[in-house]
Amino acid sequence: MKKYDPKSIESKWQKSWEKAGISRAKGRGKKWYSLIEFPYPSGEGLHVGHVRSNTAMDVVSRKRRMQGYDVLYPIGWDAFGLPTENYALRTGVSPEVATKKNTDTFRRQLKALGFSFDWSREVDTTDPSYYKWTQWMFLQFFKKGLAYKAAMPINWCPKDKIGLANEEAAGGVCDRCGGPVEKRMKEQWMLRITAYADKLLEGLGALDYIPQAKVQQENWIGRSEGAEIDFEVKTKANYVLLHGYKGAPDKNFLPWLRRELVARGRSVQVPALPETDAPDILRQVAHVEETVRFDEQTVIVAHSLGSVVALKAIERLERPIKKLVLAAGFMTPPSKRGEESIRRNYEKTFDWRFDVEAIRRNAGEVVILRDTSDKNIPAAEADKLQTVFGGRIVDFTAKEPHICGNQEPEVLAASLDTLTVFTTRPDTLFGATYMVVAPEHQLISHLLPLISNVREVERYVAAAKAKSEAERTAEDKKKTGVALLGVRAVNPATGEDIPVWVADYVLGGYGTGAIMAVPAHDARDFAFAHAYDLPIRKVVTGPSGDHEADHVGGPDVLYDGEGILVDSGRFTGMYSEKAKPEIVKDVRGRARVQYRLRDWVFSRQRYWGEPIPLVNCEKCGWVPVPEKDLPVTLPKVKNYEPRDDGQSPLASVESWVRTKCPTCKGPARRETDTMPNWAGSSWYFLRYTDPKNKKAFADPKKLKYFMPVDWYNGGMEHTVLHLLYSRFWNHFLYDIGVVPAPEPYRKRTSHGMVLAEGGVKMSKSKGNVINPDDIVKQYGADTLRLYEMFMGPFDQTIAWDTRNIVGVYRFLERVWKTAESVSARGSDKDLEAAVTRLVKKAGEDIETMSFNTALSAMMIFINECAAKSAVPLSVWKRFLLVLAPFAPHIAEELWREVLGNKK
RNA sequence: GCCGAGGUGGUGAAAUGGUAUACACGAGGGACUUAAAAUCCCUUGGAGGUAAUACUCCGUGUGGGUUCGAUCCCCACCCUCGGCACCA
Repeated sequence: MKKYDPKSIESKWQKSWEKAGISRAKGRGKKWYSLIEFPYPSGEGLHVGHVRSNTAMDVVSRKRRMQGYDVLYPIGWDAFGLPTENYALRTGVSPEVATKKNTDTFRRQLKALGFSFDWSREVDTTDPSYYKWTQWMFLQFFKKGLAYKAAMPINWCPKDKIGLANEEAAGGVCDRCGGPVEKRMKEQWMLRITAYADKLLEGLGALDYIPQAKVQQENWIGRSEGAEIDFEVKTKANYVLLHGYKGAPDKNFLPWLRRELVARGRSVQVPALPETDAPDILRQVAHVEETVRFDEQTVIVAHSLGSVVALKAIERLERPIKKLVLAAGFMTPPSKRGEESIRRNYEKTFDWRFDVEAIRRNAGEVVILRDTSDKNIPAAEADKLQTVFGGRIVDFTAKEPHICGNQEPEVLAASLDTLTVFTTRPDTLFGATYMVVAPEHQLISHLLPLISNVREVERYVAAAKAKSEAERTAEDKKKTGVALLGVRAVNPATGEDIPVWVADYVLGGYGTGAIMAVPAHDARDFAFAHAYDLPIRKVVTGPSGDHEADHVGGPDVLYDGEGILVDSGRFTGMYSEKAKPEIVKDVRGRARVQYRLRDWVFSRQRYWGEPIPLVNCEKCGWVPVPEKDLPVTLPKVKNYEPRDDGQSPLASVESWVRTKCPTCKGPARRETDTMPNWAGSSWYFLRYTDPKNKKAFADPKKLKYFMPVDWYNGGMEHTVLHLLYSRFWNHFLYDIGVVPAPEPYRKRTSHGMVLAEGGVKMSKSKGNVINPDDIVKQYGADTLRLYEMFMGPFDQTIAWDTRNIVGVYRFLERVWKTAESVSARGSDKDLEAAVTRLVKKAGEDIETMSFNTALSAMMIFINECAAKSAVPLSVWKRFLLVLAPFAPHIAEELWREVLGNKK
């Protein structure tokens, strides 16, 4: 027999398998779907890390075929992405051309390793016939209101000039270039993944994912149960605007007035009046009475129907308010006797008689605004109002409303009514000794003129906003903040006045952006209170109710566990768990679930991605491109550089941008943002089931047969982002009825990374990249496959060690040699027992991904054979079947050429 | 800080309550060869010890515990890696 020569046998069998179509999924029988993460075809070529996970799933797939399953083990290219675009920038080679070249290399390399992919189902995310359906799916999100555009403080990488998803900017560092990330306001398309937070969390339960993947997804979703509690903020006045009936012509006046007042730091309250076709005035009055605080600081500006509501409410007060401002001209004045009805449709449903005496008594200072620009309103109306209610008349014009503004300086102190916080510990409410708002909180700008230390506050807020998120959290977690002097809040449980601070340890993007601080029972508040000498009040103690006995210390020691309430009014003595809902109820809070998960920033200002298939029309707004016009293909461009204004290079292709509105046929402009990399990879596993379909992304029958994926192996680095996105995507498609099950992957495992020798990352610049081609050339594909399975536990990161390759190569040589001592006659009890053990051991090890021990079992078996003079044929055949999934070429050669089997 | 995984020869690592270090690499010695490579055989945790490859003791991060028996189970601690990180 010849020497073992992998080169001569491997390509022979690869061609033979391809010709016989052994790895094609048939679409009938007992199905099995093995999936690996489809590679990004980089210019570097195949990484030995790809080989590790592809071999593992190849072993599983080959085993399943031997067990009689119809196996789908597909491959494709996740080919959109920055490296290709950057390559285009550097060299001018178009991304299409570069992608073609790279996928050709990958395909050749993968085929040389003998992976049993179903090559007839190859997909490519950059192929218009593929991204047509990515765009189609985006439109489904859009139509269901799950895609929306919002001005967001986004993570902006100044180096790459690109907006990043939160996930890509983790730790304040750009996922791509490693540089710092800053914040920028930018209109972005968003996908409402938060609407699926609960489903994505619940769905995890029944799945066979490695525990780490589940935990990481749970943490990322970050569900917490708590309550929203309102704190009253005490300031000097209360400024209330009451608008008119929904169609009333106050569109300009009140919104303007509101803006003006807010801009000056006045707090404005606009109670939402119920809008019914036949306005129920009394209900509206009741609503106002419930939501407005009427006291000597209150100023009411009322307009149209709001005037009626205001007068009715004032009529019933016991104490006067500060001031009533009535906008005249929209209300027929009552008669001198004050008992006449008001015109039009109101009179049938409501008794319009007013107690003028009571109103004069309670209204405080009365101001009547007269709109001199409205010819429809007789100037006399204001006079009549004045006759009835007294006060003075101020002329203004709705076209120049600033006149009114100028008339108003005396009304200037105001109050924002409530500051709402989210807390998971309402049981500690009695210990809330101060409040903190995030630097972004609108309360600050609203109240700024009322704050005595304006400059200090402004400086702090500006500094906080200028910092990146990383800088804010990096600084040793040292807490900083500034008190809003002149602003106080009321603890709804104790009725006590407490100070309000601004501090950047409170995040603007989570909960309500404001907290109640309970320094005795929260580590962060504790640290802050110590830094600024704020009062610390202990209201929860350990389970025995005694600080000392429970080792939770005195009032100056942090205890952030739950326990028995102390100094908490009628809740004293209650356990935290019981007290939580009762306290929430007592202060009219609302139970609330919060998620850490944020919506998915789906826009990229880049060239090499799927164009977002929407058109902006001046008349119709954002309009989807009709399905028959999909795909919206990428136009050819000369320059791939993102524009300095942050827009995608597509924005410079005027002929492409300019289009017609699909709805009104008027002039319109295309969206120039493209989709992120995650889009195409969020559904590729569906396309594999029916990759050439032109009428749908896949035939429902084929989806039903192949889905879900039975076993999905991928990198640990994708267990949060890609896995969560694609699960979300699939859940959504399930909800609109186009995929058969909500969860796409039944089982998920992860492979460890393959590092270079010495345990560092492989990189071109370090010159330590192992090229699979070289290994195949020197030792053959079977040896590389075996080495990567044998190098260590599959889920563990491991450093490449070229010296160890010879071990598995020698093993294969010994296998080759052992074939010579196979004898058709005779039997051997020892070897029969040994091969039986091997079948069991290797079979089990494949299922648990213990490929290294499966191989060591084979080595032990071969060593046993070497000690014998002959190996019985029946034993040998069973061994070759075990070897075949791991080292298919040599196994096939020995099975067919040496033993003479036909199949 | 929180969550998760882990710590065993010179190296990659086996063993999940019952002979610790399987399998492989490396190293040392030997056979074959004019020689080298390749291949094959032997040795290879540490210390002591013998004529001997007998025998003795120690040994799975550290300290305790449970058990006839612990790398494995329990408690405390140290260290490494991964994830999250002021999420109220």
